[in-house]
Order: sequence, then structure tokens, then C-alpha cells
Amino acid sequence: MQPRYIKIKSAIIDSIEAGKMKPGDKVDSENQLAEIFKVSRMTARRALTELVDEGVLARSQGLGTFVNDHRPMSSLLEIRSIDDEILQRGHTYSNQVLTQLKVKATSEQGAWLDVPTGTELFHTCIVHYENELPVQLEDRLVNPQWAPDYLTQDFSQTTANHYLNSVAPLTQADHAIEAILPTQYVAKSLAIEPNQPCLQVSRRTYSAKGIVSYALLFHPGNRYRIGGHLDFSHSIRS
Amino acid sequence: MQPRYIKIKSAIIDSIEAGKMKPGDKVDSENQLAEIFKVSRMTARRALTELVDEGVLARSQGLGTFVNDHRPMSSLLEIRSIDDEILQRGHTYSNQVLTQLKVKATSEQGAWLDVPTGTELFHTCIVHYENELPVQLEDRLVNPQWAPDYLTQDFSQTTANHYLNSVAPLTQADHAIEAILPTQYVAKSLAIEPNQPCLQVSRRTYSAKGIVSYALLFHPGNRYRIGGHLDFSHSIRS
DNA sequence: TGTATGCACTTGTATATACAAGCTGGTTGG
DNA sequence: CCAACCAGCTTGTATATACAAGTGCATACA
Repeated sequence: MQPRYIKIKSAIIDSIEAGKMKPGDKVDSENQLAEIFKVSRMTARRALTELVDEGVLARSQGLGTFVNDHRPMSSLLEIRSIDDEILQRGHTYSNQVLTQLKVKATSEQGAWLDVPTGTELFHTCIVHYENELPVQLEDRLVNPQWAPDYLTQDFSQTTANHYLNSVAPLTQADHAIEAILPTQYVAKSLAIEPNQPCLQVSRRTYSAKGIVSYALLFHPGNRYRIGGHLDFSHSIRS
Repeated sequence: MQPRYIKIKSAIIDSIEAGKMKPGDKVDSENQLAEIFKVSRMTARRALTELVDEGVLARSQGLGTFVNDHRPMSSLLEIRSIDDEILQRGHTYSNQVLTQLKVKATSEQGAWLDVPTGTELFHTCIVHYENELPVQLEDRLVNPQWAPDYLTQDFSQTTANHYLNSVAPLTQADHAIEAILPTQYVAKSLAIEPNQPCLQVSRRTYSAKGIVSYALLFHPGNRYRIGGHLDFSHSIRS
């Protein structure tokens, strides 16, 4: 037997999907639902509360409960850590560290990490391979303040991503995805032709205290794509 | 004065962030919390329930409530409807319909929309302009079954995206993002050089009943990028 | 006319209580 | 020794009740 609050949720969702109620329409109040379904107000309330949590309804004190607008048609696209992704596909993962040293921030680099020009930064360039084929060049700048031991890590064992997340758990991130033509260095590192388009992901990660790292991730257009699957359905009938 | 269940939530989050409790650790039971904070079990329960909803804790009947693992370090990246995006930037949006007609599905197209080869489909090609500059070529196939009036729409008024979402609300979507070199047709439509890399987003959208549409969105690499900002912090102190 | 008060309705918070159902560990009986 | 059972913990569902607080409307008053 289904719990009663689930039945009420289903009934509300049904009447929305059947078109009986449109976005903006007022839903029966907690007391009305309680009477209609012969349950206590708290049980009716639970049904409404969960639908609000799921984004189906919206409430405001004193006014009532209303059918929500279609939630913004924004799709979410997942970007995962490269090694997890490759391993999950059942392929072999390996990498090669090209560069692992200290640098002094140029004005541009300083702006990215929000530090003064000339600040000492850590810089790594690592190529990631899927089945011996290069699929990502990771060009990363790290603020030593949040990850002082970054340079002494063995990145053949743990990825920069995982290490940084362990010492300074990320709280926010900025992303940008672009299509570019590779520089000579990028083309050589990824073993592609100079006129082969690349997918460039630039990612800036924040921990609680500040900007941890700025990474440029280059992917050969013919060997890599970013994918994702999304599910917006709100008919969760557990 | 803060509600009491908020105080309990804060206390739990604090002790997690202070390192007193690690992922996997057991949290005080509802009855224990009730006694500690001098509230009823239902109030303590509400604190736990909301933290479970937020992904901070996990519960199982008979066992107890536990601190959740750090949620998978997957980043989410937003893709919005092109016209909304342009308007929100304060720029002018316009478009031009290149193609709007019926076609018979090739075997490839049939596979994309999960219909037999030869099925009648709707096909549109629309160029979207930001400040008179082309930023997206939208090449879209639509299953007439879910949107029979698609061809008679005036897409200078409403975008395909918005129209489809109104007649067949989307419940799921697949995405793939790639960097490609444009075909001659794409380069001409977007007014770019043939060697200028393009960002290609292919998106397949589902409604409750089936696959509604398959779209290829081409963006000139030098005029468009996909961006997003994410926030993982779970210290939600409403 | 315009303002103020208060009532009726809504959601929000909080309590006390009851029983159902899942899990664990110990005790009991074969 | 092992299996069955049960007691005692946990979370899950459900009710009845109370008061607080936000909103809108109608009524009463100046």
C-alpha cells in the first residue's frame, strides 16, 4: 500500500499533467486537501512540501500554493574528471607530465587567480591518454597558498583534480567551453594536425578561501566530446 | 529568532565542517537530537530530513543517519536557450529561417529520432543573430507525432525551443559538445571561414512519450562560448 | 473619502503521541 | 552449534492540536 502523502502527490501531478491545472493556478490549500483525501493537515502538508522541494509547486505564506512555471529550460551538462571518465568506459588511463615547476605570475595569470603580478605560482602541463591516445592536455596554474605541496605530488598516481579537491575541497567553479585552433605546442602535445579543431575547456575552481586553480583543458575535436544526459521529470512516485 | 530546526541543521553542518564528523560517521538519532536540543522528535526529524534532501546526510531505516560522502565531484554546466541568453546580455536578438519543410527520414535520421526510415519528419534550419552577427545555426529535426503544428509556426516570434517545450514539455535530454570544422553550408550560414573551428552541440530532447527532436547547434568558435558557474557549498542557512 | 482595525484564510513552526517497519544483537530452545 | 525468536534500537508514516505570521478583504470609524 502506498503512503497517503504519495497518493496526494500523484493526484496533484496527474491533474497538472492532464492540463486541469496550469502554471500559476492555485492548488487546494492544506486544509482543503486534508478534507478531500480524509487525512490530517500534516499529511497533506507533507505532499505539498515535497512537491515544492521538487520544484513543481511554489508556496507563499498567507497566499496559498501555486503550480510553478515550467522550470527554466536550462539544461545541465556534466563535466567529469578525465581519469574517472576513461576508467568508467573500461579503457586504460595513463598520463605524462610535461611540466611541473614554479613560475611568476604574468599580469594575465595574476588576473585569472586574483593575485598580484609576480606572485609565485605552480604550473603543470599534463597529457592524459585513453588507450595510449592523447585525449586531453591539462595546462594548470595553482595558487601555492591553498596547495603548498602541489609540486611534490606524483601525478602519475593521483590527478591534479583529485589532489586539489582533497587539500582544498572545491566550493565553486567557473567554466567556459570554446572551439579553437590549437597552438603549435598544443597540437604537438596532442599529436594532431595544426588545422584540427580543439575543444578548450577553461575552468577556474574556488575553495572556501579563494581561487585555487585555473586550468585550460585542450581536447582534440576528433577524439573527444563532452556529453551528458539529463532528466527533468518530476513524476517521482517512490 | 531562528526556527529551532534551522539551529539543529546549523549545528550538524558546523560539526561536519569542523571535522568532528567525517563521511560515514553516524549522526545522533532523532530521539537523541530531540533530547540534546530540548525539542520534540518531529522537529529534530525535520532538521535531518532537510539535510538529507540537500545531500549532506543519508538515512536508512533501522540503521540510523550518516554523514554523506562528498557528493561526486561532477561539475554541472548550463546550456540555455539562445534567445534568452542574448537578451539577458542586453543585446538584440534576431533570426532568419533558412529551411522549414517536411522530409523523409534517412536511416541515420530515423535512428536519431527512433523512427523507421522514410517516416515523415519536420526539418528547420534557423540562424540566430546577436547584434546582427550570426552566433548559432540551428539544424533541427522534429517528430511530427508530438508537434504536428511545428511547420506552421512563425519562428521569428517564438523559438523552436520554446514552442516544443510548450506543446511537449521536455522530460529528458541528451547532449554532446564537439569541436569541428564547419561544412561549406555551415560556414556560409554563419559567415565564417571554412577553417574557422566551430562548437557543435547536438541535443536530443525527450517528452514523456518519446523523442521529440534532434538538433545540431553550430556556433562559430571565435564568437561564442558556453559558460557556467557552479556552487557546491552545502551550507544553506535559510 | 480615507484610514484603521480586525476577521478569515493561508502557510510556518512546534509538540505529543501512536504505530509500522527495518536492522542488530542477544537469548533461548532444539 | 546453530537456528529461531524477541527486545530494543533506528527511521517511516500518520494524526490531532496549538499558536505564529503573512495576506487580503470587509467593515467600522474619523
